[in-house]
Formats: sequence, C-alpha cells, structure tokens
Amino acid sequence: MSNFELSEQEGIRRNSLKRLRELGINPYPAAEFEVNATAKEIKENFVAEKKNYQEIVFAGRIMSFRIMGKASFAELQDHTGRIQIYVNRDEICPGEDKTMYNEVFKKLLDIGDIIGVKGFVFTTQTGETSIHIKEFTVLNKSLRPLPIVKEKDGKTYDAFTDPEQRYRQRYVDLIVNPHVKDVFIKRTKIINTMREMFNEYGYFEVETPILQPIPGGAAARPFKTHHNALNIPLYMRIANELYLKRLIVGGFEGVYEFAKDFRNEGMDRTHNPEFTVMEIYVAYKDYKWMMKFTEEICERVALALHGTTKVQLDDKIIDYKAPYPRVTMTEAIKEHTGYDISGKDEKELRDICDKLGIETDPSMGKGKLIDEMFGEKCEGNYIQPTFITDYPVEMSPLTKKHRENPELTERFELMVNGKELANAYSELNDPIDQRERFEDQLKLSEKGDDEAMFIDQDFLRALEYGMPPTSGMGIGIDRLTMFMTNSSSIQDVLFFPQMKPEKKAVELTEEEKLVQGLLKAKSPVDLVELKTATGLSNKKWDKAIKGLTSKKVAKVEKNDDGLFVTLV
RNA sequence: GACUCAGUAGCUCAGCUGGUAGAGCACAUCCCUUUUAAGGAUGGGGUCCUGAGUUCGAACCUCAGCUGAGUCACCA
Repeated sequence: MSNFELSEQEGIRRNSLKRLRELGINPYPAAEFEVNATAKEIKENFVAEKKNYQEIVFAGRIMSFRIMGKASFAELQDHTGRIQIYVNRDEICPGEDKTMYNEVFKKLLDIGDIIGVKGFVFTTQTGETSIHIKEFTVLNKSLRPLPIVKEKDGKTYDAFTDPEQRYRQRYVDLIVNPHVKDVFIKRTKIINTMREMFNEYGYFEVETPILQPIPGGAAARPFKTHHNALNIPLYMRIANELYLKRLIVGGFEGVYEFAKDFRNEGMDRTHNPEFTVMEIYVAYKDYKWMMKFTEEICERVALALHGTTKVQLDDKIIDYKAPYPRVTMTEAIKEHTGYDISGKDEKELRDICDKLGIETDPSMGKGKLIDEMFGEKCEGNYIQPTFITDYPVEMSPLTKKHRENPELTERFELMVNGKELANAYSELNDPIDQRERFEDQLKLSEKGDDEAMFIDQDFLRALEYGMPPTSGMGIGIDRLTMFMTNSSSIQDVLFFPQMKPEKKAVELTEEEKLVQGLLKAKSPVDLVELKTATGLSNKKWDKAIKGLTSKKVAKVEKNDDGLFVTLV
C-alpha cells in the first residue's frame, strides 16, 4: 500500500513504529513472554491474597490511556478481561534518562498496542485493583486505530455496532465487544458438553468425507466442484447421514460427528451456506429412545451454560427440563387447522391447502403438501420444546415406516421457539424399501423438485449386507447456539459468516489520469488553462481535480495571479 | 428474488426550502503528582458509497449500480 492512502492516524502509528526502532526497541520481538497472572484472577483474588500478587508478569492489549504529567493510567486487556495499570515516570526511568516514559510510553504507544508488564498489584484511592508497573516491554505495535468503546453505569458510548464491519472484521469485534466472545465461548461449551455426554455413553466420534460423489442424506441443493486428477465432479456434503450409517453396517454401535455441511441456497438471518450439524447414530435403538436421549442433551447443555434449564430467548423463557410433550403431526395439524389429514389422498390434501389459503403447485406430492400445512399453520406455535412425531412417508425417504401405520414414518423433529432444532428417525434398514423410496424421489425430481435425493447405489449395497435397527438424530449446532445464547441471527454465532467480497478500492479514474498526464507536461499550470485543456465537463473536471488533490497527486494553490495546479 | 431502510472523519452520529460539511470520542502539540466513558488549552483530519442526470450550483432532488440491515418469498 502506498503511503498517501494512509489516514493521518495510520501515518502517525507508522512513524511511531520507526521511532521505536531508532530507539533500539523491537516492536515485534520474537522471544517468549511468560505471564504469571490474568486480569480475571487478579481482580477476583487480590483482595483476599495480597501476598501472592507482589511480583506479577502480565501481558495484554492497551485499551485506554489516561496520561498525566509524571504518572499515567492505562487499561490492558488479556483473554480474561481488562485490568488497569499505573505507571510512574521515575519508577519506569530511575536514572536521568526519561525516554522510556516521556517518549516511549506517552507518545509512541497507542491504544491497540500489546505490551508486557512487570510489577505488583495494589488498590488505587478510588478502589480499583491495578498493577503498579516497574517495567514494560513492547510486544506488538498496532498500525490501525481501534474503535474505542466506552462504558459507564451500564451506558455504552461510541459502540462498534455496524453489522457489516463487525462480521467482516470479526477480530476487531472480538477485541472491542467483550459480549461477542462470550457467545463463542458458549458455543464451544455446547459442543464440549455434547461430546462428553456421547463419550460417556461409549459412542465413537468419527470423520466422514466432505467431498462426496453423490450428495445424500438430505433434500437440498449442493455445491458442486471438480477433482482434477480423477476428472470427476464432486459435491460438498449436504449431510453425513449415509456415511455414518455405513459405519453402523460396518459394526460400530454408536457413531457421531460434528460436521460442517454446505447448502447452495438462500442466505438470511437463520441460514449460512456452511453450517454445523451434529449427527449421531446408535444401533439397536428406536426413535422413542432417541427422544429421551435428545431431551438429555438439551437439558445438560442448558445446565452447563446457565446452571438452570430455563433459558431466556427474546422475551420468552424456554425451559429445557425434560420430558417434552410428544405430538403427532396429524394431531398438530388437526389442532391448529381443524382438518384431519389421516387417510387423505393427494387431491383431498390439495383441497384442504386451498381452503387454508396455502399456495400449492403441481410438483408437490402428498408429503410436501402436509409439510406445507404444518410449516404454515402449526410450526410457529411450538415455543417450548416439543417433539412432533410420525411424519408422512413421502417426506422421509430414509426413515423406517411406522410400526402401526405404513402411511407414516418413525420420525420426530424437536421444535423450539417455532423452529426445528433436531430431526431424528428410526433409520430405514430394509434395502428393498430403501431402493423404492429413492426411486420415488427420482420421480419427484422428474416432476420438478430440484431438491429430491439422488440414488446412492453404494449405500444401498451397504444396506443389503445388513444394518442393525438403528436410530439416528441430527441437531443444528448453529441454531442450538442461537437458542442458548439468545442470538437472533446466525451471523452472531459464526465467527466468519459468509459475506459478499469487499469491493476493491478504485485507483485513479480515467479523468484523473487525463489531468495527471497534462500536469506532467506542464506544472504548475493555471487552473482555468488546465481545465480547458482537458475538455471535461464542469462536473467531471470537478471530480477529477478533487480526486487528485485528495490523493495528494496534485495541489491547488492560490496566489495574486490566480489559481494554480501543481503536480506533487 | 421482491419490498423497506441505511451508507457523511478512525468510531458514534448531526447536517434546515439544494448554496461544496459539523459535534463528541479518537489523533497531534503543550500544561497537569493515584485518574474512572470525560483534567485543561490549541490544532490537524473528509472520494459526504459509486456513476449518470436535473441545476448557475448537489451530501441533499431523479435514475442506475454497489454494500449492508430488516420484512417476505424460496429452503431442512
């Protein structure tokens, strides 16, 4: 980057960097800097154990400065929080040379720099636990000014809030908005809690392919890519279900994976093109067992995060205390629309949709019609955790038919706050039935459903060797995190949500280049003469000359003879 | 994909019926001995998102575009 593009503050910081080097201070030292305390533990423990904090070594980023004559205060932030430091000139610089304080500390350091300090902990007159420092070490010179967020009495000033900047520059967001970090700490805690529970049960964490020749296990549009050496198309996985079931065939009795899935679909507040799903498959279990297991997951996660099963979400309290109500899809539709869908054919279902004011199109089969009814009229009503069970067979091509009614499947979704949180089945292990279901999907695809599933011959081959009765469940980690951290947008629970690329900064425009060319021939030159020579319209001339002056390419000066333009 | 709103200094935001920009913080210079978003004084800093149009004149009006947010549509 050339120098004239730097803002004033960036220029000043680069000059400070240069000056530090001139003083023999390495602004980017290589050596280990071993700390022996964190901001959090000092603030929590100092008052009770004063003796333990007489020789501490601490490192952090400078977040505020209060410089006075011979004494200054600053706040340092480490991964646990912030703590104040007190700096006294004559202690930092015991001899005659006061450079370390007067120049280095007061002038060359900026908010955003990272320093290490040695000293002792004390309490100021105003009662703030602080580090009285004896020496400091520059660990990193920051070249960009940080947005400064201030807070007093719970009121925040100058908050860094622009969502675009927060998501694009998450590193800045994390530095200045401490609550952002909390969300991600909770996200990891959710995953750890689940992993611990599954391991306790003796289940086995595995990894399965992300690049797949046939994207299976869900109804969604995949991302397509290409493998050069094999010269074949490959797809990014939309689910890991079919691979995990192959492992059950292979003899594992409980497998799970925290998986990144990819779907080439719309983006909004609740959808990111890549997202995390936990899928688990357990042999010799059914979907009824899985409901209890899912309840235990939710309960344990809520307790691990909040110490209670009651979790705030918007203006509601969601209680994850088990057990949750079980409502069949037929009951749910009956309750919220008044129509009984049991035993109805496609035409009758379409008529009901019409009466309910639900739009349909000819590509929709029975399953899709029922799904629409549920999605439009029922889903939103289930705020507290509720299992919706026994989905129509057309909607669930990988699910075992219901033991009592072949029109239905042994499937449940866990609804929370009107949204799907988890999805589970008694897995279909009848290879002949599975092949027929895939063929039905193919028919849907021919009818125009671009999300219908492909036939995975290898998966069918695996089932033909025999898979024990198995129950599987998938849970959206992003959505669970949103629920557990009261976040209204998926972007708030992803470190780096997908964004459109940033636009490149434009260089000189055509008009500016024209003016620059004329200036190279003659400079300084009378402004009116130059303008006439360009032949530009008033507006274009104005833009061009302002552009050049702002980029410090040209300069306009006024003297007694008039206005003159000079090439810089 | 449709509609609504927004884009002005490093950050948060003003900016009147159209007359080429302001504040606070941040930054710089100077003064100041344990201060609490904020000591005092002075000063510098701008592609008003981009382009075109209307106009004597556009941050402001019109059109197109870019980016983001929200609502809806699509969608496990």
